[in-house]
Formats: sequence, C-alpha cells, structure tokens
Amino acid sequence: MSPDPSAPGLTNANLNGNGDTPLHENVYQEIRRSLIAGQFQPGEAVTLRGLAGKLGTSAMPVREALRRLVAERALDLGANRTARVPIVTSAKYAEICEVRIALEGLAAEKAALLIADAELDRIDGLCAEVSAAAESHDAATYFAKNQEMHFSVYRAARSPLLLDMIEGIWLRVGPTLNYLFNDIRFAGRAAATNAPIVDALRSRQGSAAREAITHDISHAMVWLVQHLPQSDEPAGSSGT
Amino acid sequence: MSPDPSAPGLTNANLNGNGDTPLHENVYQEIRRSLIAGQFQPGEAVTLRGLAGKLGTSAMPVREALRRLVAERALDLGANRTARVPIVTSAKYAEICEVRIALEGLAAEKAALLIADAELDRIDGLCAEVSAAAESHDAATYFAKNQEMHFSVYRAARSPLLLDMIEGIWLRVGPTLNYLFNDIRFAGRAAATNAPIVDALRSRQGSAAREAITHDISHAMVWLVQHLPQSDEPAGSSGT
DNA sequence: TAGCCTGTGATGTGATCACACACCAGTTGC
DNA sequence: GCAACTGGTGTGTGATCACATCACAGGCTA
Repeated sequence: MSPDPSAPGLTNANLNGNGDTPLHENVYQEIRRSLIAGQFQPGEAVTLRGLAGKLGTSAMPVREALRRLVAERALDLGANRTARVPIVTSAKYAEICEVRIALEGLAAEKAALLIADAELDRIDGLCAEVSAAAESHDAATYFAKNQEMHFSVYRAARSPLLLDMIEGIWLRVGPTLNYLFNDIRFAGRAAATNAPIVDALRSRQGSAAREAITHDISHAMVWLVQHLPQSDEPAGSSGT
Repeated sequence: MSPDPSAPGLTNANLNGNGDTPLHENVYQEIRRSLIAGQFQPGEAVTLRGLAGKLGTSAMPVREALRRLVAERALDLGANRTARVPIVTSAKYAEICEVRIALEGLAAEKAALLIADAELDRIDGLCAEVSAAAESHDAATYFAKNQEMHFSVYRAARSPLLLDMIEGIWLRVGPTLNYLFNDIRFAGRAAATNAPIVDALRSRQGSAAREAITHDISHAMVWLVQHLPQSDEPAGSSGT
C-alpha cells in the first residue's frame, strides 16, 4: 500500500547536524520533503511523538515544524488538534486550479517579458526530461522535473512574493497528487502541454504564455479530478 | 511617536481563558490583532520573552504563535532569528498590488455571479460607513470598515481558498499600512472607488467588477507608494 | 448477552530549565 | 586617545516534565 517503499522514509539520516541551522528547521524540511514525495497517505494522522521518535529528536522541534506546516496549510488540524495530511477533493482541486490559473498565469505573463535566453535553454532541457520521464512511465521523475520546469518559468517572473504564493499552493496539493501518481497507473500524456509554454516564452508573448499555462493547468485538471475523492472522508471507509 | 496610545496595547486582558481554545491560539490572535491595528512599528523587533512578559504567559505559547506568524509572512525572521515586523517598501507594495489585482479581481468576478441581494445591501451599508469615516478623517474606522467591505465582497465569491490567500496578503501589508494611516495625515479621498464596485456587483457584471477592483487597488497604490519607504532599513536612520 | 464503566495508553499543551550565541558597554592594555 | 578584550545581558533553541483530555479496550454488572 505504501506508495514507494524504496524512497527514503523520514529518518534522522537527512537531519544533518549543521550547527548553523536550527533543528526545527531541518525537521520542517524533512517533513515537507516527505510530504511532497507522497510518503504520507492523505488523511493520515501526523503525531508529535510519533515523528519525534522516527526523527530521533525530542518533541519540541517537531512541534514548531508542525505548527509551521499547519500555518502554511500543508497540514490540517483535526478536531482533537492532531495534524493530518489534508485530503484534496475534486471540488477543492477545481477551486485550487482557479487560483493557480490566476497566479501562475500572471507569473508566466511576467516571465515572458523578463526571461533570459539562458533560462529558456534550461527550461527546454527540463521539458525534454519531463517528456522522457513520461515516456518511461517514471512517475516520481516526471513529477519532480515537471515541477522544476514550471518553477523555472515562475522564477523568471522576478517576483519573490508571487513565487512564494505559488509554492504555497503546490505544497498544498503536492502530497495528494504525488501520492496519487504513485498509487494509480501513470498516464504519461500530460507532457504535451509544456511545449506551447516554451514557445510563448521564447517569442516573448505574455498573453500567449498566460494562455499556455491556463491550458496546461486546465488540461491536467480534467484528468485529475476523475481520480480524486469526492468527499473528504479518510480513504478506506468501505472496507474493514 | 506611538501611533495610537489610546488603543488597547497587547495585554493579557484579551486573553480570555476559554478552556477549549489553547493558549497559543489566543496569543496568536492577540498578536495578530495588535499587528493589524498598527501597534507595532515596522522594523520593530518582536521578542519571545518580551511578549510573554506583556501577555503574562510563559514563552512557550508565544513561540508557537510567532512561528505561525512567521510562516504566514506576517513577521520576518532576522539574521539572528529575531522576529521583526516586516517593512513594506514601495517596490514590494507594487509587487503585492499585482498579486492583489490577480486574486481580488478573480474574487470580485466570481462574487458578481454568486452574490445575494442581502449581501449587496450589507455592502452598501458598509460603503456608507467607509465614506463617513473618510469624511470625518477617522483613520482607524476607515481602515477597519474598508477592510470589512472588501472582504464582504470576497466572501461572496464562495471560495475559502481564495479568501484565505487574500487574507494572507492583507495580513502582510496590514501592519505597515495601518501604522502609516495612524502616523501621517489621513487624506480621506479613497472612498470614491468603492461605488463602482457595488454597481458592478449589483448588475452582476463580472468583468466590470474585476475592473472596479483593479482600479480601486491601483488608485490606492499610486497614493500609498509615495509614503512608503524606498529601502527596508529600519526607520529613524536620520537621527535619534 | 448487552450496556456501562473504568483503566490505560497516547495525544496536545504549557512551564521550566540549561545551553550557545550575539550584542553591547565598560574596562584595560597599548 | 584608540583599539582590543571581557563581562553581563538578552536572545532563540532544545529537552524534559507535569497535566488535562480523549479514544479504546477490557472487564464488570444487570
């Protein structure tokens, strides 16, 4: 059932004891990484002492990391104040896509006017990697490279605030989407929508870039909402 | 120098000991309220033990509240990891307004299609209160009522995510703007841009509502950027 | 056998303590 | 007189403990 048993799963191995960065910062990064990597099941409870035990720290750094993740809506706070991995329903994802189109469309439009040729070349290379991963049905690489490609575009918009907000959105949907990609058969046909984005950027047409991003998001959405739950009850309610 | 000495200033009076809500939640709300009310000077350091002393609690709930506020970017984390009230420069505010136009424009457009008559009437009343506050140069009331009016519109968009993100943006600029309003002479001529918003909503024209919001934000911006600092050095660098 | 009741474990919460580091002023040395 | 050192103070950080609450299992009683 675990999506990818070979993935490194939340141990203190990644908590390199750099003396300069606080422990709770490393704990935060580690949980966030595991979250995006889809190593938590949506709806799963994330407990203080449970994580502290796995990470080999006391509860204190975990408390601060969880508080931060809850504030960023990367985790939900249940009724009994236990943090849970949020369940993104199809309705919520449609709502998210509306906001994504507004923010990422703006970023793409700005990027088209500000992007440098070196950045365009790098994005071209990433597009090729995304396509290759899709061909070979490598879900993890596809997800990672597709994200990297998109954020290379958004970084070119030269707006830290905008980038920050887009990251916040991706962090919310990341756990569910990546878990989904690891769980179901990967279709691997979504890479075709990336080419128009690069074309629009290269020709410095802002409105075309916005439309290409809009189409990319919408196209992925209609496929994804079919595989997302309709209600936010924890999965597996039918059995056991 | 303090913007409004008569305002209630961060004591444990507002920390009502409701047994059901955790203390750190009340602490968070109290700090956030003080922040939006402009009771902290932009650039001011916000220390753990300092707040704990004022609030009459231990450092622990304050730690969690500050961590949450930092995660929401309502506070900045300095180099020595001391939380500071962020300084919104004119450049940053222009960047923020771009995002605000994208998000609040979308919200207004959705609201125009979904808003109920009762909500429109309520917004009409709030508009009148905003105008009255502007006439009487009551900066605090103007700020509060104007915010309430805008969020009544955004709530009508029926999108919790969108509302959440807009709140996040207002929380970032709130401290600086409200402090500014308390500090400088209040112009009181910004209320005229509210009427077109209501007109567009009442006639259910989404694109007109978006344009009205865009104009409202842009109009306020050109006036505000003149009074915002250009660099993010702490104020008072000229003398004592 | 059904219903209640209690014990137990796990959970979040808050306080307190010890520690390392940064900053600042006062002092001492040149 | 000026610079470097040195002490104290304040800062965030992390661990540990005590406590209230909740869920659930197990047994007891009617």
